[in-house]
Amino acid sequence: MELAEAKQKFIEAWGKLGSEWGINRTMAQVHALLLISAEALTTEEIMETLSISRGNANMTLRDLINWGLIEKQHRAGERKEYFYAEKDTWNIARQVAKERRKRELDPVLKILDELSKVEGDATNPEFITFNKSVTDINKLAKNVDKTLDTMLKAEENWFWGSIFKIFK
Amino acid sequence: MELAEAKQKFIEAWGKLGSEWGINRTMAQVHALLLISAEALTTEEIMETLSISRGNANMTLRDLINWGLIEKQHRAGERKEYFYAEKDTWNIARQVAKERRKRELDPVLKILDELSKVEGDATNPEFITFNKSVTDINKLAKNVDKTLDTMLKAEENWFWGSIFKIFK
DNA sequence: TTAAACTTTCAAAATTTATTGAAAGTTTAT
DNA sequence: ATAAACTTTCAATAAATTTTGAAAGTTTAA
Repeated sequence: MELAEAKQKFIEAWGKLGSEWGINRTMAQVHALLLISAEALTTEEIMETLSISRGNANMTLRDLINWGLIEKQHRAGERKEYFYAEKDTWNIARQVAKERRKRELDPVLKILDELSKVEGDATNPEFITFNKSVTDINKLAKNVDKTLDTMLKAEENWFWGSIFKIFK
Repeated sequence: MELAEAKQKFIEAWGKLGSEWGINRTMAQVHALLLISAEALTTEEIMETLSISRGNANMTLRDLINWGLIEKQHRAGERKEYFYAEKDTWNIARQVAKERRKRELDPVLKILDELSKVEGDATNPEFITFNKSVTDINKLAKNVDKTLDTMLKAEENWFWGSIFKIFK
Protein backbone atom coordinates (compact mmCIF):
# COMPACT_ATOMS: atom_id res chain seq x y z
CA MET A 1 0.00 0.00 0.00
CA GLU A 2 1.21 3.50 -0.84
CA LEU A 3 1.73 6.02 1.92
CA ALA A 4 -0.84 8.33 0.35
CA GLU A 5 -3.45 5.59 0.26
CA ALA A 6 -2.63 4.53 3.82
CA LYS A 7 -3.04 8.10 5.04
CA GLN A 8 -6.38 8.26 3.32
CA LYS A 9 -7.52 5.05 5.00
CA PHE A 10 -6.39 6.23 8.39
CA ILE A 11 -8.29 9.49 8.04
CA GLU A 12 -11.42 7.63 7.00
CA ALA A 13 -11.16 5.09 9.80
CA TRP A 14 -10.57 7.75 12.44
CA GLY A 15 -13.50 9.76 11.13
CA LYS A 16 -15.79 6.75 11.22
CA LEU A 17 -14.74 5.76 14.72
CA GLY A 18 -15.28 9.31 15.90
CA SER A 19 -18.76 9.57 14.44
CA GLU A 20 -19.75 6.25 16.03
CA TRP A 21 -18.73 7.65 19.39
CA GLY A 22 -20.49 10.99 19.12
CA ILE A 23 -17.60 13.04 17.77
CA ASN A 24 -18.13 15.04 14.61
CA ARG A 25 -16.69 13.12 11.68
CA THR A 26 -14.90 16.13 10.23
CA MET A 27 -13.34 16.97 13.57
CA ALA A 28 -11.99 13.44 13.84
CA GLN A 29 -10.69 13.60 10.26
CA VAL A 30 -8.91 16.90 10.76
CA HIS A 31 -7.38 15.47 13.90
CA ALA A 32 -6.28 12.37 12.01
CA LEU A 33 -4.73 14.44 9.26
CA LEU A 34 -2.70 16.50 11.72
CA LEU A 35 -1.74 13.42 13.70
CA ILE A 36 0.02 11.87 10.74
CA SER A 37 1.53 15.10 9.42
CA ALA A 38 5.16 15.65 10.27
CA GLU A 39 4.74 19.38 9.73
CA ALA A 40 2.14 21.80 11.02
CA LEU A 41 -0.47 22.61 8.36
CA THR A 42 -2.33 25.76 7.39
CA THR A 43 -6.12 26.12 7.21
CA GLU A 44 -5.70 26.27 3.45
CA GLU A 45 -3.90 22.94 3.29
CA ILE A 46 -6.44 21.26 5.54
CA MET A 47 -9.37 22.59 3.49
CA GLU A 48 -7.78 21.29 0.35
CA THR A 49 -6.75 17.87 1.62
CA LEU A 50 -10.12 17.07 3.14
CA SER A 51 -12.25 19.06 0.67
CA ILE A 52 -14.01 21.09 3.31
CA SER A 53 -15.01 24.73 3.37
CA ARG A 54 -13.12 27.52 5.06
CA GLY A 55 -15.86 27.99 7.65
CA ASN A 56 -15.95 24.33 8.51
CA ALA A 57 -12.18 24.15 8.79
CA ASN A 58 -12.05 27.18 11.02
CA MET A 59 -14.76 25.95 13.40
CA THR A 60 -13.36 22.44 13.54
CA LEU A 61 -9.85 23.69 14.29
CA ARG A 62 -11.20 25.88 17.06
CA ASP A 63 -13.00 22.89 18.56
CA LEU A 64 -9.87 20.77 18.42
CA ILE A 65 -7.96 23.49 20.22
CA ASN A 66 -10.68 23.63 22.88
CA TRP A 67 -10.37 19.89 23.30
CA GLY A 68 -6.66 20.39 23.85
CA LEU A 69 -5.74 18.13 20.95
CA ILE A 70 -4.01 20.59 18.64
CA GLU A 71 -2.29 23.94 18.93
CA LYS A 72 -1.62 27.00 16.81
CA GLN A 73 1.89 27.71 15.68
CA HIS A 74 3.25 30.96 14.33
CA ARG A 75 6.23 31.30 12.06
CA ALA A 76 8.53 34.29 11.98
CA GLY A 77 7.74 36.57 9.08
CA GLU A 78 4.48 34.80 8.20
CA ARG A 79 0.92 35.87 8.86
CA LYS A 80 -0.61 32.45 8.37
CA GLU A 81 -1.45 30.25 11.32
CA TYR A 82 -0.17 26.70 11.38
CA PHE A 83 -1.82 23.87 13.26
CA TYR A 84 0.02 21.06 14.94
CA ALA A 85 -1.32 17.99 16.76
CA GLU A 86 -0.13 16.52 20.03
CA LYS A 87 1.42 13.24 18.90
CA ASP A 88 1.66 11.32 22.19
CA THR A 89 -1.16 8.77 22.05
CA TRP A 90 -1.43 8.49 25.81
CA ASN A 91 -1.84 12.23 26.15
CA ILE A 92 -4.50 12.20 23.44
CA ALA A 93 -6.41 9.46 25.24
CA ARG A 94 -6.17 11.34 28.53
CA GLN A 95 -7.23 14.59 26.96
CA VAL A 96 -10.29 13.01 25.34
CA ALA A 97 -11.20 11.22 28.57
CA LYS A 98 -10.82 14.45 30.51
CA GLU A 99 -13.05 16.47 28.19
CA ARG A 100 -15.75 13.87 27.86
CA ARG A 101 -15.85 13.33 31.57
CA LYS A 102 -16.27 17.02 32.14
CA ARG A 103 -18.85 17.52 29.40
CA GLU A 104 -20.88 14.34 29.61
CA LEU A 105 -20.18 12.18 32.62
CA ASP A 106 -20.11 14.84 35.34
CA PRO A 107 -23.57 16.27 34.50
CA VAL A 108 -25.09 12.79 34.58
CA LEU A 109 -23.40 12.00 37.89
CA LYS A 110 -24.97 15.11 39.32
CA ILE A 111 -28.46 14.03 38.23
CA LEU A 112 -27.92 10.47 39.46
CA ASP A 113 -26.92 11.79 42.87
CA GLU A 114 -30.13 13.80 43.03
CA LEU A 115 -32.27 10.90 41.89
CA SER A 116 -30.60 8.56 44.38
CA LYS A 117 -31.93 10.77 47.13
CA VAL A 118 -35.56 10.65 46.00
CA GLU A 119 -37.65 9.15 48.77
CA GLY A 120 -40.77 7.08 48.40
CA ASP A 121 -43.00 4.28 49.55
CA ALA A 122 -40.72 1.37 50.44
CA THR A 123 -43.52 -1.11 49.77
CA ASN A 124 -44.19 0.13 46.24
CA PRO A 125 -42.43 -2.16 43.74
CA GLU A 126 -42.23 0.71 41.26
CA PHE A 127 -40.33 2.80 43.77
CA ILE A 128 -38.11 -0.08 44.82
CA THR A 129 -37.12 -0.85 41.24
CA PHE A 130 -36.49 2.79 40.40
CA ASN A 131 -34.41 3.28 43.49
CA LYS A 132 -32.33 0.18 43.00
CA SER A 133 -31.58 0.87 39.34
CA VAL A 134 -30.63 4.47 39.95
CA THR A 135 -28.50 3.64 42.96
CA ASP A 136 -26.67 0.86 41.14
CA ILE A 137 -26.00 2.94 38.08
CA ASN A 138 -24.79 5.73 40.31
CA LYS A 139 -22.30 3.41 41.94
CA LEU A 140 -21.01 2.16 38.61
CA ALA A 141 -20.71 5.69 37.27
CA LYS A 142 -18.74 6.72 40.33
CA ASN A 143 -16.37 3.82 39.81
CA VAL A 144 -15.84 4.84 36.22
CA ASP A 145 -15.29 8.39 37.38
CA LYS A 146 -12.64 7.38 39.89
CA THR A 147 -10.86 5.19 37.37
CA LEU A 148 -10.78 8.04 34.88
CA ASP A 149 -9.40 10.27 37.58
CA THR A 150 -6.59 7.81 38.18
CA MET A 151 -5.94 7.53 34.49
CA LEU A 152 -5.73 11.29 34.11
CA LYS A 153 -3.05 11.51 36.74
CA ALA A 154 -1.15 8.43 35.67
CA GLU A 155 1.83 7.80 33.45
CA GLU A 156 1.05 5.44 30.65
CA ASN A 157 3.45 2.70 31.71
CA TRP A 158 2.28 2.80 35.25
CA PHE A 159 -1.38 2.70 34.24
CA TRP A 160 -1.26 -0.23 31.85
CA GLY A 161 1.42 -1.96 33.89
CA SER A 162 -0.89 -1.90 36.87
CA ILE A 163 -3.81 -3.17 34.91
CA PHE A 164 -1.89 -6.03 33.39
CA LYS A 165 -0.22 -7.00 36.61
CA ILE A 166 -3.68 -7.65 37.97
CA PHE A 167 -5.28 -9.10 34.86
CA LYS A 168 -2.22 -11.21 34.07
CA MET B 1 -39.34 15.11 44.17
CA GLU B 2 -42.19 12.85 43.09
CA LEU B 3 -41.47 9.37 41.79
CA ALA B 4 -43.12 10.22 38.48
CA GLU B 5 -40.98 13.32 38.05
CA ALA B 6 -37.84 11.42 39.04
CA LYS B 7 -38.60 8.71 36.47
CA GLN B 8 -39.05 11.37 33.83
CA LYS B 9 -35.69 12.92 34.69
CA PHE B 10 -33.94 9.59 34.62
CA ILE B 11 -35.32 8.78 31.19
CA GLU B 12 -34.23 12.16 29.89
CA ALA B 13 -30.75 11.91 31.39
CA TRP B 14 -30.20 8.41 30.05
CA GLY B 15 -31.41 9.48 26.61
CA LYS B 16 -29.07 12.45 26.57
CA LEU B 17 -26.08 10.42 27.70
CA GLY B 18 -26.83 7.82 25.06
CA SER B 19 -27.06 10.35 22.26
CA GLU B 20 -23.79 11.96 23.31
CA TRP B 21 -22.11 8.58 23.01
CA GLY B 22 -23.54 7.60 19.66
CA ILE B 23 -26.55 5.63 20.83
CA ASN B 24 -29.95 6.54 19.47
CA ARG B 25 -31.74 8.76 21.98
CA THR B 26 -35.01 6.84 21.74
CA MET B 27 -33.27 3.53 22.23
CA ALA B 28 -31.63 4.83 25.39
CA GLN B 29 -34.96 6.19 26.63
CA VAL B 30 -36.83 2.95 26.04
CA HIS B 31 -34.04 1.16 27.85
CA ALA B 32 -34.26 3.63 30.74
CA LEU B 33 -38.02 3.20 30.96
CA LEU B 34 -37.75 -0.58 31.15
CA LEU B 35 -34.86 -0.37 33.61
CA ILE B 36 -36.95 1.44 36.17
CA SER B 37 -40.12 -0.54 35.57
CA ALA B 38 -40.87 -3.26 38.08
CA GLU B 39 -43.09 -5.00 35.57
CA ALA B 40 -42.53 -5.90 31.94
CA LEU B 41 -44.28 -3.46 29.58
CA THR B 42 -46.13 -3.85 26.29
CA THR B 43 -45.31 -2.01 23.08
CA GLU B 44 -48.53 -0.07 23.63
CA GLU B 45 -47.46 1.15 27.07
CA ILE B 46 -44.00 2.14 25.84
CA MET B 47 -45.44 4.04 22.87
CA GLU B 48 -47.76 5.91 25.14
CA THR B 49 -45.30 6.71 27.90
CA LEU B 50 -42.64 8.03 25.55
CA SER B 51 -44.97 9.39 22.86
CA ILE B 52 -43.39 7.47 20.04
CA SER B 53 -44.94 5.69 17.07
CA ARG B 54 -45.60 1.99 16.82
CA GLY B 55 -42.96 1.57 14.13
CA ASN B 56 -40.33 3.35 16.14
CA ALA B 57 -41.16 1.37 19.26
CA ASN B 58 -41.01 -1.90 17.40
CA MET B 59 -37.64 -1.18 15.77
CA THR B 60 -36.13 0.19 18.95
CA LEU B 61 -37.26 -2.83 20.95
CA ARG B 62 -35.78 -5.13 18.35
CA ASP B 63 -32.47 -3.26 18.55
CA LEU B 64 -32.43 -3.49 22.33
CA ILE B 65 -32.99 -7.23 22.09
CA ASN B 66 -30.11 -7.48 19.60
CA TRP B 67 -27.91 -5.59 22.04
CA GLY B 68 -28.87 -8.16 24.66
CA LEU B 69 -30.29 -5.51 26.99
CA ILE B 70 -33.94 -6.55 27.10
CA GLU B 71 -36.00 -9.65 26.47
CA LYS B 72 -39.48 -10.61 25.37
CA GLN B 73 -41.83 -12.17 27.85
CA HIS B 74 -45.01 -14.05 27.12
CA ARG B 75 -47.91 -14.44 29.49
CA ALA B 76 -50.24 -17.40 29.58
CA GLY B 77 -53.51 -16.66 27.83
CA GLU B 78 -52.31 -13.37 26.36
CA ARG B 79 -51.26 -12.60 22.80
CA LYS B 80 -49.38 -9.42 23.63
CA GLU B 81 -45.62 -9.41 24.04
CA TYR B 82 -44.10 -7.93 27.15
CA PHE B 83 -40.61 -6.46 27.37
CA TYR B 84 -38.38 -6.70 30.36
CA ALA B 85 -34.91 -5.21 30.95
CA GLU B 86 -31.89 -6.88 32.49
CA LYS B 87 -31.54 -5.00 35.76
CA ASP B 88 -28.02 -5.91 36.83
CA THR B 89 -25.93 -2.83 36.12
CA TRP B 90 -22.70 -4.75 35.75
CA ASN B 91 -24.26 -7.02 33.16
CA ILE B 92 -25.60 -4.01 31.29
CA ALA B 93 -22.15 -2.42 31.23
CA ARG B 94 -20.58 -5.65 30.04
CA GLN B 95 -23.20 -6.15 27.38
CA VAL B 96 -22.75 -2.63 26.02
CA ALA B 97 -18.96 -2.99 26.08
CA LYS B 98 -19.21 -6.31 24.29
CA GLU B 99 -21.45 -5.02 21.51
CA ARG B 100 -19.52 -1.83 20.91
CA ARG B 101 -16.25 -3.68 20.84
CA LYS B 102 -17.59 -6.06 18.25
CA ARG B 103 -19.26 -3.39 16.14
CA GLU B 104 -16.81 -0.51 16.38
CA LEU B 105 -13.50 -1.35 17.99
CA ASP B 106 -12.73 -4.62 16.22
CA PRO B 107 -13.10 -3.20 12.68
CA VAL B 108 -10.78 -0.32 13.54
CA LEU B 109 -8.23 -2.68 15.08
CA LYS B 110 -8.22 -4.61 11.85
CA ILE B 111 -7.48 -1.48 9.82
CA LEU B 112 -4.81 -0.32 12.26
CA ASP B 113 -3.07 -3.67 11.97
CA GLU B 114 -3.01 -3.33 8.20
CA LEU B 115 -1.77 0.24 8.33
CA SER B 116 0.92 -0.68 10.84
CA LYS B 117 2.39 -2.97 8.24
CA VAL B 118 2.65 -0.35 5.51
CA GLU B 119 6.29 0.02 4.52
CA GLY B 120 8.01 3.12 3.29
CA ASP B 121 11.06 5.30 3.08
CA ALA B 122 12.58 5.37 6.57
CA THR B 123 14.18 8.74 5.85
CA ASN B 124 10.92 10.43 4.89
CA PRO B 125 9.59 12.42 7.86
CA GLU B 126 6.05 12.03 6.53
CA PHE B 127 6.38 8.27 6.57
CA ILE B 128 8.06 8.24 9.98
CA THR B 129 5.29 10.33 11.53
CA PHE B 130 2.53 8.29 9.93
CA ASN B 131 4.12 5.06 11.03
CA LYS B 132 4.71 6.18 14.59
CA SER B 133 1.19 7.54 15.08
CA VAL B 134 -0.49 4.49 13.64
CA THR B 135 1.72 2.08 15.57
CA ASP B 136 1.16 3.91 18.85
CA ILE B 137 -2.60 4.11 18.41
CA ASN B 138 -2.62 0.44 17.49
CA LYS B 139 -0.85 -0.41 20.74
CA LEU B 140 -3.27 1.66 22.79
CA ALA B 141 -6.26 0.15 21.04
CA LYS B 142 -4.94 -3.33 21.72
CA ASN B 143 -4.56 -2.51 25.39
CA VAL B 144 -8.13 -1.25 25.52
CA ASP B 145 -9.22 -4.39 23.72
CA LYS B 146 -7.48 -6.65 26.22
CA THR B 147 -8.90 -4.75 29.16
CA LEU B 148 -12.40 -5.03 27.74
CA ASP B 149 -11.83 -8.72 27.28
CA THR B 150 -10.92 -9.07 30.94
CA MET B 151 -13.90 -7.02 31.95
CA LEU B 152 -16.23 -9.19 29.90
CA LYS B 153 -15.06 -12.27 31.70
CA ALA B 154 -14.90 -10.75 35.14
CA GLU B 155 -17.22 -10.62 38.07
CA GLU B 156 -18.01 -7.09 39.13
CA ASN B 157 -16.48 -7.31 42.57
CA TRP B 158 -13.33 -8.87 41.30
CA PHE B 159 -12.97 -6.30 38.55
CA TRP B 160 -13.41 -3.15 40.60
CA GLY B 161 -11.71 -4.66 43.59
CA SER B 162 -8.63 -5.31 41.50
CA ILE B 163 -8.64 -1.83 40.07
CA PHE B 164 -8.96 -0.19 43.44
CA LYS B 165 -6.38 -2.35 45.07
CA ILE B 166 -3.91 -0.96 42.57
CA PHE B 167 -5.15 2.58 42.36
CA LYS B 168 -5.64 2.88 46.11
C1' DT C 1 -4.60 55.75 6.75
C1' DT C 2 -5.09 52.17 3.56
C1' DA C 3 -5.21 47.88 1.69
C1' DA C 4 -3.77 43.27 1.48
C1' DA C 5 -3.64 39.03 4.08
C1' DC C 6 -5.71 36.45 6.84
C1' DT C 7 -9.56 34.76 10.32
C1' DT C 8 -14.19 34.52 12.07
C1' DT C 9 -19.13 34.43 11.91
C1' DC C 10 -23.63 32.70 10.98
C1' DA C 11 -27.96 32.26 8.19
C1' DA C 12 -29.13 29.33 4.65
C1' DA C 13 -28.53 24.89 2.35
C1' DA C 14 -27.23 20.22 2.29
C1' DT C 15 -26.78 16.01 4.40
C1' DT C 16 -27.54 12.55 7.68
C1' DT C 17 -30.26 10.33 10.93
C1' DA C 18 -34.59 9.25 13.17
C1' DT C 19 -39.60 8.82 13.06
C1' DT C 20 -44.05 8.09 11.35
C1' DG C 21 -48.05 5.49 10.03
C1' DA C 22 -50.52 2.79 7.07
C1' DA C 23 -50.25 -1.47 4.69
C1' DA C 24 -48.65 -6.08 4.79
C1' DG C 25 -47.61 -9.96 7.49
C1' DT C 26 -48.32 -13.30 11.22
C1' DT C 27 -50.50 -15.89 14.81
C1' DT C 28 -54.25 -17.66 17.42
C1' DA C 29 -59.00 -18.81 18.58
C1' DT C 30 -63.15 -20.31 16.97
C1' DA D 1 -61.52 -20.90 6.66
C1' DT D 2 -62.15 -16.51 8.83
C1' DA D 3 -61.38 -12.73 11.46
C1' DA D 4 -59.56 -10.44 15.29
C1' DA D 5 -55.34 -9.36 17.71
C1' DC D 6 -51.15 -8.35 17.37
C1' DT D 7 -46.29 -7.44 15.00
C1' DT D 8 -43.30 -5.97 11.29
C1' DT D 9 -41.88 -3.37 7.34
C1' DC D 10 -40.44 0.57 4.81
C1' DA D 11 -41.23 4.63 1.74
C1' DA D 12 -42.23 9.09 2.88
C1' DT D 13 -41.54 12.75 6.10
C1' DA D 14 -39.58 15.20 9.77
C1' DA D 15 -35.95 16.50 12.76
C1' DA D 16 -31.32 17.11 13.94
C1' DT D 17 -26.80 17.88 12.65
C1' DT D 18 -23.26 19.43 9.66
C1' DT D 19 -21.45 22.26 6.05
C1' DT D 20 -21.14 26.09 3.10
C1' DG D 21 -19.64 30.58 1.53
C1' DA D 22 -19.84 35.21 1.37
C1' DA D 23 -19.69 39.13 4.30
C1' DA D 24 -17.79 41.12 8.31
C1' DG D 25 -13.97 41.40 11.27
C1' DT D 26 -9.06 41.70 12.45
C1' DT D 27 -4.17 42.31 12.04
C1' DT D 28 -0.03 43.83 9.91
C1' DA D 29 3.03 46.40 6.92
C1' DA D 30 4.07 50.35 4.49
